[in-house]
Amino acid sequence: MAELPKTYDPKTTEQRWYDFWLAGNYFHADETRDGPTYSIVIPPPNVTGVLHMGHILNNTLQDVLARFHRMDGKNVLWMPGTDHAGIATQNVVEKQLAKEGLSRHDLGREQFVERVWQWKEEKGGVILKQLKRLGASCDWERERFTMDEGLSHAVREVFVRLYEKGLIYRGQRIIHWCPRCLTALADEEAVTTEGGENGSLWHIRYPAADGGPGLTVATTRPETMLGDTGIAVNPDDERYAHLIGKSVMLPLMQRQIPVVADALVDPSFGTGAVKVTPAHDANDFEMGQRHGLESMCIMEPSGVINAAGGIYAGLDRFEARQRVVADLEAQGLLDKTEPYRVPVRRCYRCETVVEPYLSLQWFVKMQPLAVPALKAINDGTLRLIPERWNGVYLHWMENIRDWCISRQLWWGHRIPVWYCDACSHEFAARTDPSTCPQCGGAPRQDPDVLDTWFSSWLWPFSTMGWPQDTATLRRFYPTQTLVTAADIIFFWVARMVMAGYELTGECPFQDVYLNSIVRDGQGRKMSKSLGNSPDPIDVIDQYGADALRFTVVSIAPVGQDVRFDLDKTEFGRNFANKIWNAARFALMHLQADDAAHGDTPAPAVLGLADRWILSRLQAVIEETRSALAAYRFNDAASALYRFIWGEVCDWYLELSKPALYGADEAAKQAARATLTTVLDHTMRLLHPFMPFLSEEIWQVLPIARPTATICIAPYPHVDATQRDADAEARVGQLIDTVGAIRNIRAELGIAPTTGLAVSIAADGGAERVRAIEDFIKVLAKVQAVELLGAERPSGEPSTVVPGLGEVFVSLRGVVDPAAVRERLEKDLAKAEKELKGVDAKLSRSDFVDKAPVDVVDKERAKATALRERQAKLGKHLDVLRA
RNA sequence: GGUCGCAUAGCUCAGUUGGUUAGAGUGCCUGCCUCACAUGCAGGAGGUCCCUGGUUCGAGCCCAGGUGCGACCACCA
Repeated sequence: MAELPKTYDPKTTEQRWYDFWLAGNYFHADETRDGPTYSIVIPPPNVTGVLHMGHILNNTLQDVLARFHRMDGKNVLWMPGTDHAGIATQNVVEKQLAKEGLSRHDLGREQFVERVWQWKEEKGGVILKQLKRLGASCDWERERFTMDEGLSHAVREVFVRLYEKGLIYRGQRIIHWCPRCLTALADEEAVTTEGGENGSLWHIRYPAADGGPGLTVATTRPETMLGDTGIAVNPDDERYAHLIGKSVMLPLMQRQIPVVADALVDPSFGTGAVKVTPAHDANDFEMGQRHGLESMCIMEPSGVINAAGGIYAGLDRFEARQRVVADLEAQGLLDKTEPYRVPVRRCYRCETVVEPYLSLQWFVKMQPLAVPALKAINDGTLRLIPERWNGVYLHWMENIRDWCISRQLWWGHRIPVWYCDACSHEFAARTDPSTCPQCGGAPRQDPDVLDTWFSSWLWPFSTMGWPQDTATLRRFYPTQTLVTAADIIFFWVARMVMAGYELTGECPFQDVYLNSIVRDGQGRKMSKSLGNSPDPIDVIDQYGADALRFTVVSIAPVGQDVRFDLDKTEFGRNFANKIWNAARFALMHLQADDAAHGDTPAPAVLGLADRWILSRLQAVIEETRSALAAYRFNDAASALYRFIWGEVCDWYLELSKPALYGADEAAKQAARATLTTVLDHTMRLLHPFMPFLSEEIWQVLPIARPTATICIAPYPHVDATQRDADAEARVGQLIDTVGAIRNIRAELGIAPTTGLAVSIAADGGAERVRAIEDFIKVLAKVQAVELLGAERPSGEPSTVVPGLGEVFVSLRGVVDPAAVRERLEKDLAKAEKELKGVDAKLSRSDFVDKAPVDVVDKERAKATALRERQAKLGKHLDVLRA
């Protein structure tokens, strides 16, 4: 048969097979094909993105599912694409412009957007090319982009519908504002630093307007006092009761501001009095509304104090903070400064400290949308895996807040709302209007764009052609599974569920598998700034895609974070090589005409080892299938690993050698057929995990291949008729016996070349021993196996194999007596210790009385056996000592 | 402040419904280039299953409390 190189070289195979798969169009989902479907949409990576380890895990899992279901006969759609990533992409192009000494304003909006598109065409979407290296079996013909024509159409349709339904509105609110990106952010985009950041709590005295002592407030952002329009105290706080309704003097600004009573104020915090700055704090804004306090904006969008800030105008917010504190101190109004952990929010894109800022923005009213999304999780229509994420989802959904969707950017879907200056009419439109529908005047479009997630939340159906009623939607929507990381449950998963119900009336997916977060060896999250994320493409170059895939799947348990070190890939690489060599071995022995016997050999002609491995094969098929059905990817991988390495390679290949090298043609034929079947099935089982290697080997097997590629070959089903308990028991005994003999040999330091003789007291029947005799000789390097009758050697058996009998290893004068004594003493000590434990257990009446009979009986039998063994060992030792 | 997760061999982690002697990979020690594979083969050492208490005949597993680490949420100025 074919000659294969000694070491598996992924480089020469991966590209070749990937091209072959694409050429054969095997990843294409066909709307016109009947039968069950399975669909999954990729979490669209940012178009600016570069593959990192998180993507590797996420996409490998998706590919495992896609390939498994494809082989299992489903019509599979794995929808690929990228996200336009508003801020991220705009940042990239702005940086590029900066190198040329330009800002986006130099170009103007239209030209800038043009420039971004140009960047996207030239440099964007690298990550999709990288996914192909990984082996991702996406339907690439369908690649989507959140700003392509169809998706933009969907976005606009959704906006207009929700606008008309009153679910989208514009309002003055305190939002999170990034002074660097110069845009509003959603709550989820303003991230809190863990445990707060180092700051101070400044205690500032506000004298009473009538010159009295006034009160002291505590603040972490003293510069905002420039915009204070009130002071609030708790209504029940007796310390300040006399000041409620009065005024105090705002230091530095010399304005009188009222003292109001509001239950929001916690009397136990700070001084129990709080400055109210409605334009720069969400709580203060609410209090301002309740008490009719003016909102005074003191800051430019860039974070620079504006004219309202008096002498501080023109200073950056942090400079202003220092100046304000210094001036207060100089005036003796700073009572104290204490170090304090301040909760700070930062822009999720550029990490600039975000400013709570009063501005006019667009919002989605979320509460009505949350109703069906809550129901879905409660009634089981939607499953999160692992389930414990339900709590996170529910908590967010139940406390949902309106979603700020407008962004002051240029790159994105422009808000389809027009204003007519002539008649003050505001309207949303599906197509760009040239005139105001009310007065015929010239309307102008809102300058803002929509949050990137406003297109992402439509992804499962917009990618399939919604709002048109397409064949794709009818066939493949809703999808079955979504695989994503838990950190975007709010950003994406929850919102997709809401959009799905609102716009299509259905939950967009059944199962959401939340994959592990990949951390580095020290448990840190992998990130670009830490430089601790190995470039997966380098890993693939070095170890191969299959090795990386298998490693990552193996170490990622359900719902647990995973630590990844580059070295770990050796695990997968070694496994790939092991499989490769097993195939080499097989192909040395297989003949082209074995194809005729390629499938399921007839049991009658099979040897014990053949029947055993075919039975074990059924067990691993069962295990792999049930693990995959439950999204226990690592269990499936480890079942395959244990079977292939621990059973096929360690035992079956060795057990098959006597037949393969022997003269018995029937046995040889049976072994070849078995080998072929096992490899064929194993490669198919393995294909979702190691697509390239499995294809490479499968293609050279001498079998009648039902399909041109393993990608669409049937995933193995359990064949119950191949289960063989008898063979499993017998080979189990064989393995025990061989293990025991090897152990003795190694411990007594007997060279591999030294012949041993083994005597077996065949309590289990002489026939049992004879069936495995030849195997023992080969595997344990034994010269002779003797069958004992009633006559047994006087000494202790070397081991007892359940169901077989006592095994005596005769050492024939090659033994060092001291070594034997040492071994026996060790065994004796072990037996004594164990017996002590069992006796203690049996002496307790509660155990004997209450435990199930079989458990007690087992313990009793054990005690008896141990006692016998102890006696024998002791006797044997006495002889040896004498 | 709230919610959730984790703690098992030197390291990284499995351990499904409570039941013989708690496993794997890797590292370490010993012996092997044995005709598929040294990216390998055979054998071995190594564990107070975080602590305390409880339930049970029996707990790595269930319950309570504690300690340590981590994640998420929150309107403590």
